[in-house]
Amino acid sequence: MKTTGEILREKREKKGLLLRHVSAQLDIDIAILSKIERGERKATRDQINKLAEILDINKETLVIQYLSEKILYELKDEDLGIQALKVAEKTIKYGATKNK
Amino acid sequence: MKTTGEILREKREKKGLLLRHVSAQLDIDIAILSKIERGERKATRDQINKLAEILDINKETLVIQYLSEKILYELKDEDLGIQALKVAEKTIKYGATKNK
DNA sequence: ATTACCTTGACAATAATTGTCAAATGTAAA
DNA sequence: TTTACATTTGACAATTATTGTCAAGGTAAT
Repeated sequence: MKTTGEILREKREKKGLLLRHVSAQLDIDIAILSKIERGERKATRDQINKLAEILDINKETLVIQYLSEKILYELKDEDLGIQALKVAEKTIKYGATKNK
Repeated sequence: MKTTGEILREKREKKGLLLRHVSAQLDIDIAILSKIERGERKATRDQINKLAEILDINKETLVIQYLSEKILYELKDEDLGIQALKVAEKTIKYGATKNK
């Protein structure tokens, strides 16, 4: 599966846009976008929304990939990651509404 | 399934320990432990380790619950949470080693 | 060599998390 | 009821993590 960064870079290039074009729209420095595309930094949730629009990427696909990377980042040093994911999945399926 | 906070409080009370006994061992203020037990704050990863020891709780169980809550917290406002979890799961099962 | 684009790394700004403290609340015994 | 103790609450301070800027350095085409 393609990483968020790969998706972004591919689409940007396919559209013939330069880092400066896109980063201007995001209102951030070129450097950050470069890092995001190469996976050296994570985008913010907001930037993901904007990028989907700017680059005309299917939002669901992009968000799912982005979120899954965020999760994996949380678990990167954990042995029990898979088990935790499964528990989380069950909880989200059932319980859904449990906050006071 | 019991929350991390519930596990901690139940075990502490079963052992007849007071907040101040346990928080002293964690080297934090009573207030934080109180909040952790009631789910108002998250414990740090370190505190979870120490708490498992202090309260004699099965570490795996506690850590899995703790991590799954952390994940769910990340996804709390997301519609695509479940999908993201599934992608994350697949990635962790396969890819495992993909960092440069 | 000059220009255009991208990358890299040191560091600053900002935001989120974790903590302290003191006052409020609850609770039970005297 | 008042005292004593445990816990809760909320305002705020300290710390840590994230996000950003900037300037210097690469690369390739001209």
